[in-house]
Amino acid sequence: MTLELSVDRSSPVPLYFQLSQQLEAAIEHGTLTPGSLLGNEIELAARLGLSRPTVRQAIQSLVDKGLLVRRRGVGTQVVHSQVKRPLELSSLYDDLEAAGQRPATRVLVNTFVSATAEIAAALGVAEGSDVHQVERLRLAHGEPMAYLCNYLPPALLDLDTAQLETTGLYRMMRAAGITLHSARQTIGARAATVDEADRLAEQEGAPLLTMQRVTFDDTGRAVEYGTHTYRPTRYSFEFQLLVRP
Amino acid sequence: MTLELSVDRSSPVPLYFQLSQQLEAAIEHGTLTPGSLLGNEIELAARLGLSRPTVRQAIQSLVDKGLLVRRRGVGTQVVHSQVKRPLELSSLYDDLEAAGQRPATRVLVNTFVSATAEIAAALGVAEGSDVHQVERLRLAHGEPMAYLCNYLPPALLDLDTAQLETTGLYRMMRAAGITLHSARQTIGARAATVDEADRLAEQEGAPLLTMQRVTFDDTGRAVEYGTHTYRPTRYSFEFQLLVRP
DNA sequence: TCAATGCGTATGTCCGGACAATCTGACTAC
DNA sequence: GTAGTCAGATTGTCCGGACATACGCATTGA
Repeated sequence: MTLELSVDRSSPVPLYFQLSQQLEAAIEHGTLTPGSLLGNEIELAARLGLSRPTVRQAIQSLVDKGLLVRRRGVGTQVVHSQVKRPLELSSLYDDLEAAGQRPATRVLVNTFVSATAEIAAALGVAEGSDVHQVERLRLAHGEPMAYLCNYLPPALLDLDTAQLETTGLYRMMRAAGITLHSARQTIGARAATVDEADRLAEQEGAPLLTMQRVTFDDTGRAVEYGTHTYRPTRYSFEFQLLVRP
Repeated sequence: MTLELSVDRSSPVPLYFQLSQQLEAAIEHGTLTPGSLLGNEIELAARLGLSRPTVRQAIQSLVDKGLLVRRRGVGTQVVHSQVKRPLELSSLYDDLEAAGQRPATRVLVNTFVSATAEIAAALGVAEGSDVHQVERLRLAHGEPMAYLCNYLPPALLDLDTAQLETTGLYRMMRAAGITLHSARQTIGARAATVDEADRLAEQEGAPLLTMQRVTFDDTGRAVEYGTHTYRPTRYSFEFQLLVRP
């Protein structure tokens, strides 16, 4: 099996990136079968007319993604499949859309409120200062799936209600030039209150899946604090995670 | 502010690792304050008597950890704190111990069973073949916190009951020379059945937090399949996650 | 006053080479 | 036959340099 690889030096795309993409595609496509050796780096570099550091950089990025495993003295192997993708900081909207679920959003509240101590602590603003509040109901197949309550620092973003109904919050932030960096999440469960049950078409006392999240941009600012409740019969958190070596 | 950095060339510890550890310690300790610039790589390399690639490798590892942010034309900045540590593939036992909770384990079942279709699919073994089954009750402060049901491929590990009561399953696997690589997890919630309620000292119908996990080693083998239920009043999943750039 | 331009600075990418550490497998000695 | 030893293969670490690219700021121009 030959595995055709080539790079375009006239392209503005970095060489290591071109290579890693081709390797990833070959793994995805099954051309590179799980467990098979990738061939040594030096020979691979020579074959492509690249230097070894460049090839290493390409391979390293796939190792970080969990697709490849390196063993000193042995070689680089394709991981025995099962790997889909590591946990990403994704929005529920994107997740649903990617799963072909046709998400819909109903904006219940889109206003400013005075920050409580809890909100102020999460967003790093002064208690009592004005913050955006957005309450949304997320539906899939016409059925309520989650109730999302979010708070944002003021003047960070234009929160157009119409736009909120057709896309996700994260997508709007990215479009506004905000570089998301990290988030702190807590996932738990509790019994539904009367109000929660009403909103999600559940019964009082029914188990709900809860998630709280504070998201930070790359300057360290908190850009969003959210309290979400999900119907566990309709949604669960599913993800892959890698062991940090 | 000077920030003393030095490397020991006689040490077997890689130079880039020595440097990244010192930088991480300085960030942790507050010597490097959030938002401050790290100083350019070339000058830093010259000051330490290292090459730029080595310095870059050290910095890159901290960028991957989410502690630093690089900006072309600007420099490398310390992220505005809040970052603790990304989601790790950790065992409940280690988590509790790290939190100073003094975990205790009661092994309820430690035997072999015939693999059901579900177990066989998760572990990648033949349906009906023998697999290890371990059922444990995890306690903290004498109160039941979680009920753990795990299945393992046979002949992978010696599952000593006494050892299971004093340590975690992951620690035993690592000690047995198994290199954990990745895991696929699902977190959800549901109402407790009579049996579950009984085991966890809850009431029937009480909300429970559930987690299913399949863990793989670096050869791609499934090494563990687990179905866990947690008392949401006693435990929730808390973690930090980074945006893949 | 405000926008466009240019320059310095810092990271991003890439090269070619060198030696060390580790694993596998074959060979050798007992 | 078994265990220890050695050689080859492959990745890990490190060096020194070169040019490209993007950002911020000061200068310049309308």
